[in-house]
Amino acid sequence: MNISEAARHSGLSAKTIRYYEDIDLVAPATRGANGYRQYDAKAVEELHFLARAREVGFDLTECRQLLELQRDHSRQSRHARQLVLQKSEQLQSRIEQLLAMQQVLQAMAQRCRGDEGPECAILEDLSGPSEAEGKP
Amino acid sequence: MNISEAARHSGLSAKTIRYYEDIDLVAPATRGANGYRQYDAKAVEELHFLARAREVGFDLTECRQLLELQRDHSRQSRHARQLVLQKSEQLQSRIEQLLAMQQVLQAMAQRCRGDEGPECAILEDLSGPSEAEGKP
DNA sequence: CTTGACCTTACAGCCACTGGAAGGTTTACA
DNA sequence: TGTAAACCTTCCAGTGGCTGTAAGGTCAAG
Repeated sequence: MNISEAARHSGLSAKTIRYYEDIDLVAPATRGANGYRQYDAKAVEELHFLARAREVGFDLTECRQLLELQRDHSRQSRHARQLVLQKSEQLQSRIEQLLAMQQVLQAMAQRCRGDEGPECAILEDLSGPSEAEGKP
Repeated sequence: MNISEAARHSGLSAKTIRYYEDIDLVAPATRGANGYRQYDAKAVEELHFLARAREVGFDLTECRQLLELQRDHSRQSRHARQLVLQKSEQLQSRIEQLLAMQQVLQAMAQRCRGDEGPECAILEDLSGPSEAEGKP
């Protein structure tokens, strides 16, 4: 199987697969007589594994750890679980941060007339003092 | 006012202020006899404006547009409002994406025993078929 | 007069790719 | 057999928004 078919099956792009090989995230693919990379089912599975790990938010360092766990027959499932829970907490923080940002945006939009005139609560809000600076 | 004081007042780092000048996001600061950048209240306000815009999620291209609007006395507030609403929608999409990722992680963690043994629902989930591939 | 805290520029690195150039190979079809 | 399209290869550069570091100049306090 050539790289583009492996890409289709794994959910990664051919570029990304080469990149993962480059940074030693996956072992170098075997090569055909023409120098083309060749992938068997096992290699594609590993690529698919990486695609799914990336999809749920793991960075490449974490993907490396997950891959190590997957390869390790004497692993302890608590290690995988810890990575997952830690990532979930990270996502939680990020979500809360984005929600807070969105609330500020919504509040701004509500106070702005949004018409043809120059008066603009949004630009005033951005220019003005921080909302952290409360009046005592 | 030197750059580090401007940094303290604006909420940006000195590095970031130099960078913003570098990419022409803000006008070059005036220089003292020693070559040091000098900032007056107006310049600091603009930097503060940028810090706040970044905080609520605008990228530098959008910051540029917001800054243009702020400078433009014949602006129309609907333009600012549109930028804000658009950004809010982008944040909404991103939040939903992160929530979906987090749900997958939570489901994985729940199915995993997380003990000393090698059996691991998480690694199985990552190895197995996509959840998009349902059984008919 | 030294110490330490500033300031300057310039360049490298981060993350996780993506795009493009320049060239080799394979496949389908006339 | 020719050729065009669709593959494949490597290598280098660019993305965004900074941050780190090096090598040097300046300034205020003691």
